Amino acid sequence: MIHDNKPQEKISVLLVDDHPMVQGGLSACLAYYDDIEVIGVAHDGKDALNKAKELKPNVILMDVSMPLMNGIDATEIITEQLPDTKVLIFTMHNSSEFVHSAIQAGASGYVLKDTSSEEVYFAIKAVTKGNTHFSSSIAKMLQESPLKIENDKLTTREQVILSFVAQGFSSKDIAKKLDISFRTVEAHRRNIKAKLNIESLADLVRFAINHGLINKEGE
Amino acid sequence: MIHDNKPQEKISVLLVDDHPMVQGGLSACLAYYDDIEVIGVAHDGKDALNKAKELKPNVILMDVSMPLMNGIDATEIITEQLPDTKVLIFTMHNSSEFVHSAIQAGASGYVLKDTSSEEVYFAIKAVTKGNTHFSSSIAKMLQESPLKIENDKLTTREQVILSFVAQGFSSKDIAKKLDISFRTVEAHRRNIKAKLNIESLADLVRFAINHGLINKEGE
DNA sequence: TCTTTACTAGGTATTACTACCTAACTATTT
DNA sequence: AAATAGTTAGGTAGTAATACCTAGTAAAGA
Repeated sequence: MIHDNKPQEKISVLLVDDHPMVQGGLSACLAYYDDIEVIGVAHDGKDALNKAKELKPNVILMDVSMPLMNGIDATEIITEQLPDTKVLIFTMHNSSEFVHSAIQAGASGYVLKDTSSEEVYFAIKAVTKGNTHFSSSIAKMLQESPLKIENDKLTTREQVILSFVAQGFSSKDIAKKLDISFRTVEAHRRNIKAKLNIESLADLVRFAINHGLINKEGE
Repeated sequence: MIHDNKPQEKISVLLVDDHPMVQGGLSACLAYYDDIEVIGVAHDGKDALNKAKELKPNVILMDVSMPLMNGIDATEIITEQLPDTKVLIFTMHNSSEFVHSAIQAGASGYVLKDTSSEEVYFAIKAVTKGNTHFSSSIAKMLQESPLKIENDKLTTREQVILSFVAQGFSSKDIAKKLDISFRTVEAHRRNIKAKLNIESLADLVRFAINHGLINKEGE
């Protein structure tokens, strides 16, 4: 076992978040650590892409919900074009679909916004070394349902139906919109509920909101 | 016009937020300003009450959704017991009901979490002088519907019913829970929909989420 | 080729919700 | 004392959603 004790270079970090408050707070928190340097900030996915190519940071702290391009899509492009740059998702969304999408996109870790700055620091250190880091609740989620979610995922058609349902349209309305029989719509509703193990319409609406099919205002 | 140019005492601030990240970021941002000093932090409403009495800060930056006691209730008690302490609500919720509740509870201002640290600074300065400060979108909301919301507000009973409805319970279930006839529950549902001008159950669920009656996970 | 999956659609019956209506009791306000 | 608002509850009828069932077609994969 050889220890590498030479004075380490600072870990360069790019912050990507559209909320100035979060950005400011985060860079202030990270300024406390000598071995980390925030070398840039970006306000959306497109911006992140440009800054990442220009600055080639070691780690990108990436928010998910942003204007122009979301963090997952940006992560996918960045991890493909810049394999040496690690992406650490930093968000308040803790739904399993987001987590799975992030992993699929090549993220090295997933940290929730309500964790301590110490954990963010350790997560940055971990992914820099090529390891992964997931917040405890996320790790637990991955343990509990590593493949179940994948298998039970909704088809594209079902997602369309569900988004209409969650927007308040009746089966008849949806049938007209999609030009199919309302019996078909009802069949899809049954399948969706069975797949998600959900019984009430209210739970469907919350599922749709929590998984990004609609936003809180109703798409 | 007399200018008061003596070296001002620092404005003492108490931060109340259950997210360590927000707390850390905020105190780091405010540390930049010489005339502001964060003299304490609290993690929930109860904690805020104790710290406020002990530290008697000039300004309290108060989050709304917290464990044990929410920010609105804490604000009501604090503004009553400590009239010299100004409360500035600091939250991501921008629903008109929250804003009205906050004003009712005696808050001097309402700042959204996605604003810049400069605005938070100016808001703190403003409320210290006895003025008020509302984020631009909040101010616009207050202009547009100063009284409409008050008139259309749901009664406590209706809010209880709505929260159950949004959690996915049927009228029968709710009737059993509250030990009333399910016809009464249905009557309440009719009144709620009429008041809110809402037709679908899905819209009711989203309203409940957006107005804090339930959270996205379903209370 | 056979199987599976997704999407489609219908039959029948039950349950849940909604739209109208009326109306009693209580507490508060004018 | 009268009016108002909130909570309670029922009648009747219609619409929407759900729970069972079967079943065809098209596309992808073994």
